[in-house]
Amino acid sequence: MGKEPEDTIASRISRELADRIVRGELAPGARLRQDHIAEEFQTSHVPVREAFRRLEAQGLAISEPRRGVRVASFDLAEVREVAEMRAALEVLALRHAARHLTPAILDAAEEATREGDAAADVRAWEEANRRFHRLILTPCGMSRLLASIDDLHAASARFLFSAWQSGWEKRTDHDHRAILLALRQGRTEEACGILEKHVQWIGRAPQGVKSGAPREAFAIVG
Amino acid sequence: MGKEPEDTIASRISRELADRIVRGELAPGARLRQDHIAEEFQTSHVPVREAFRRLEAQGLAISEPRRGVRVASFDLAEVREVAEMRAALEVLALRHAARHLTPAILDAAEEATREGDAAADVRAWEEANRRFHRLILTPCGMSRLLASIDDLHAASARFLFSAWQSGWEKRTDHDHRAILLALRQGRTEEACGILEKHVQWIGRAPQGVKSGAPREAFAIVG
DNA sequence: GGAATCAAAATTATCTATAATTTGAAAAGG
DNA sequence: CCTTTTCAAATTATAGATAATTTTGATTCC
Repeated sequence: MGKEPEDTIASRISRELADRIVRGELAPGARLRQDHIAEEFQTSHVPVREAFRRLEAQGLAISEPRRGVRVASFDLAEVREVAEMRAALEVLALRHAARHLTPAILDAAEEATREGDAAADVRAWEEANRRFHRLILTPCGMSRLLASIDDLHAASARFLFSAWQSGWEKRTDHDHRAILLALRQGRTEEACGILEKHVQWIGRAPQGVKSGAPREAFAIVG
Repeated sequence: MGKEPEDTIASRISRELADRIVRGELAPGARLRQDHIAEEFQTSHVPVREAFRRLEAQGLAISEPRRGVRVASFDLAEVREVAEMRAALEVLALRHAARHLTPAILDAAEEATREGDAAADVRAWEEANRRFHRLILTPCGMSRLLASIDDLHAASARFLFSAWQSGWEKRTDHDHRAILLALRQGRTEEACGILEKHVQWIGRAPQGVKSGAPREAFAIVG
């Protein structure tokens, strides 16, 4: 204990910046200035530039050749795009994971659902939701597929936070329970069907907050 | 004319290395040494490291924290994984692209198919095949989805080249023609169904070449 | 003869410095 | 008063240099 080895500085910066972008601390369009970030992380800008390439590949940042890097912006069309990609890929993953799902895994997923229902804020709900999806999909054992899904989850979470950053209402996740029930009874295709619709359910934010521009306020909720 | 602006050195290096990996010039597991590559491209190693991050995100290279970067290796399981991901995502793209397909686009796609049938070697065939898929999918207008599909195509091409690097037999692509026919008649779902199976068709390489290890020799052919 | 050890060489990861480009604002001109 | 031009400050992109880690290869020991 004491000091975490933290494999490489670039990866640490990339993770931290990704978190900030997803949480909305860094607004869409905001410039990411390498020298400032380098100073904050007590490094030079070389690792920072490497982190930028990672964020670019994740779709969280956009780099214009000699003009710097900005936080990627998004619109309703992209929210839908991400939702549909998730639907397609998560269904694929679940189809392969189904045969490897154990009662223990399904119990853990049920527990994650309970935690989501009891979540006090968006942040906690998102964490529980992501854990649910990870739990039932990871057993597919397809690393490339899982990595893609993770990136899409990050994008989803970004949209989610941007819509619900102020208000948040508790609710019970019936879809998750229906999916688990179907999986427990070995009805894989039915579970896939529910998952496919569940991920594409797009919610409308309660109301436009006092943020000046009446930005589109939609978000994936699955 | 004269000198290409070539946006950034890092992107040029990344493209060139990706090409070499896909073509099989750089074997799986081969080490990518930043100083050597920097010297070859007449630059320092900073842009080289940025290019590495890009290749890593594409799944073409693997970086181990203080041990350098290697060309990613792959096995039959990953070939299948990539094929299934392509099937899922290309079908999604085609579903959205269908309404925007014009006769002109379909004619161009038919021309690409003809060129593929007439191709003298794997390389030419792969180029024509990729053009076909791009032509009918691009009109979906979903940039994130198209970028993912492009990366998967690169992986597919890598497997393809690795299997057919020596022998290559001409053949007629009936699937492409059936897809175009269905699209021309407005039967989108049927076109999607054919595309889904087409992309997942996995061929067996003619014979293991004299390459020492009897590596698995399979490849996607679609 | 083969495994373990240790030092030299190669290589990675990072930092500091330099060149080139862009941005933004002030000044000049219509 | 608005547009265009000019110039300085800020920022990006790359180069060169340094520290630290891993490989490699020869040598010794069993």
